[in-house]
Amino acid sequence: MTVTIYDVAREAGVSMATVSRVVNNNPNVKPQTRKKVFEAIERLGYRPNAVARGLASKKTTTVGVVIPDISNSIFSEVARGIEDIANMYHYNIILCNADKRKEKEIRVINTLLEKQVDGLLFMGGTVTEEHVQAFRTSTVPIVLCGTRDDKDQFPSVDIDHEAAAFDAVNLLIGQGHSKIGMISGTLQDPANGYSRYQGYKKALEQAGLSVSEDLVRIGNYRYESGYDVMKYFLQLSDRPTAIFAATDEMAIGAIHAIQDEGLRVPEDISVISVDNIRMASMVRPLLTTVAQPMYDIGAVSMRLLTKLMNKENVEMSKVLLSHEIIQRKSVAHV
Amino acid sequence: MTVTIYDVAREAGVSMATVSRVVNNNPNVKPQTRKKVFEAIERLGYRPNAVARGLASKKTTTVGVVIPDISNSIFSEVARGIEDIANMYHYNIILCNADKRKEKEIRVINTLLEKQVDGLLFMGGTVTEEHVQAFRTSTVPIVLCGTRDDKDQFPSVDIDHEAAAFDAVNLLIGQGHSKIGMISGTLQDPANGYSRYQGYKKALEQAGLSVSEDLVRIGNYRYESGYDVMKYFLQLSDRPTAIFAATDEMAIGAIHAIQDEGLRVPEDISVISVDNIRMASMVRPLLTTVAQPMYDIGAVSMRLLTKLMNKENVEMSKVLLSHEIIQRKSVAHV
DNA sequence: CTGTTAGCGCGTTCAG
DNA sequence: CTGAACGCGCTAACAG
Repeated sequence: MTVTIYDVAREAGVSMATVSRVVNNNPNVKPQTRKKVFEAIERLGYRPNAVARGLASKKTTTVGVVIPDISNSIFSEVARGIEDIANMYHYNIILCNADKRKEKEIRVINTLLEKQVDGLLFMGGTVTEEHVQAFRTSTVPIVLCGTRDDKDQFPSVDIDHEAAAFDAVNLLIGQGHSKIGMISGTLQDPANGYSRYQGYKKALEQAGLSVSEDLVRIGNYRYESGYDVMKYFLQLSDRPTAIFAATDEMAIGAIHAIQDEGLRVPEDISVISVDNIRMASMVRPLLTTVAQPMYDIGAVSMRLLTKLMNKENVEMSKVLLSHEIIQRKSVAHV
Repeated sequence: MTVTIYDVAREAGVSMATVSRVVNNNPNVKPQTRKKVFEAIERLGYRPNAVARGLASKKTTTVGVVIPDISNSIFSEVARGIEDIANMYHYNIILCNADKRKEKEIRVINTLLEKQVDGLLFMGGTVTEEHVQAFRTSTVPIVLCGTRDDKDQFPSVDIDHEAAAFDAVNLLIGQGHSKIGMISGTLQDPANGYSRYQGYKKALEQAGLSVSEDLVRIGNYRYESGYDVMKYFLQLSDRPTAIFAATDEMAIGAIHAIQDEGLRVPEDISVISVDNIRMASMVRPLLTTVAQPMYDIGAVSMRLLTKLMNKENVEMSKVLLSHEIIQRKSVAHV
């Protein structure tokens, strides 16, 4: 049924070692022999068995990528960066979605490891103690991509979320706003949640503004929660004149809540956030936001992983990429 | 370095066959022995090697999914359906992005096949002769998911794109519109392009309306092209009162083009499309659209694939799922 | 430049 | 209920 390297060898009148050589582009084969082998391969429709190859060589030339939520466009942009670099170094990548559920993340990490990937990229998500446990059992390198572990034990590529949030809020302050509400992610999440909240607080404090508990509400990163939280802010007697949302999606939800109330952005209320997903330039008004270099996060982490897999020693295994304010149309002077 | 089934056997004082049995849940093991083995596994931190297992058993319990464009939210919704069913049947799925490029699709199909997946799901994308060639070389079942090949040679799960488009345009006609522009995908694409265009034409013809070449323009499915095409329509002296876009993204682009021009949707111009992506309910006005059951497309095609992999004989290997008009706020009476 | 020979880690008969 | 032995398809020395 399935044609093996052995069949090809017989068909071409050479040994299987020779076939293996031509399949693997080993230069030590006479052009003529090479040609014979290729013809036999063609004739038989031979397709190398990557599983057998993986077992014999103890390398699969594939890296596993765990993606916390495939429907989140941030991750697809990061994935794009990962892919491009992976292809460049001739690695296949296999994406595994974890559906935002921790147990599934752990499970996926383990299957990937069982499948003998040569390296692992862990995207997004919070890194808990259980994750660390799973990572520890790995014999192949792992890099965190768009996240970090709190003890910084693992190689990682990310932005400085606190600084990004700080810059966003600071821009609001620069525009004269002093009553700034925040739509935060869960404070349990060190990156998108806690750090961005810290940045918010720090900006206010540095400007001598008070931070009021009433003005920060927790969302779940999604549009709907941004919408709902904004509705809450709007019915406050002393409502904010500007909103900092932890993610673009929540910011867009907030904008629509404001508009649905008959108010205008940015004339009545300014909105800013961080991420710069594609949708940020697909709304009215165009969303002002702090861009994280998603493609680069993916690309740099994949590059780092190739070095690690290659056992090169890397000087910087924890890299922070820089962010950038994208001024569009959702922020105005108070 | 790596601990094998053999190490576990020695540690537990049994043979490797026994270890294999407990790992694979074979009932023919005395509970006591089973316990010993589990303890040894625990102690040694043994992790089964899926590659070796795959070679020995000739099954990998994984199915490959080629996803044409990871940044397109339609596909992520379909993937979700695939995953749920795959998990239910204890298959792992590995996603491979093809970046909307045909050669990459072919390449990815081949790597997946080399990796000895037990089945293949081909999502979206046009099925060309080259695809058919690649599929033919496969010894494992393949199902097309959200697309079909023109000769209907392969099992597939999709909606009736022509009927969906027909219904959308018909709704416009029912609202009194007679000058209906279409923002189409490329007519080369049998599903989202050609079929949806045919549905548009058929609806007009059935209503006794003339179809004018000036009123159909080709976009590339994305927001920007919807925006640009709409700009073109707007400067027409005799501009349309309603727009049918082949995808939600283009429809949203069109809406913004209209609004940027100082006009209103739906009061001045109505807009409808087909897909019902998440973003359709994240714009103002909310987008009226024909929903394709994306989750179900994924789920049903995965279910079909499991049957095929299991060599059950299936009666219906080409299934068409039904669509549904979602009336929201972007269509009004003329 | 080419062939021979061992495994890679595991599932699976077949005996016992 | 358990163990011995073979082989899955291929790579990697080692000879020649």
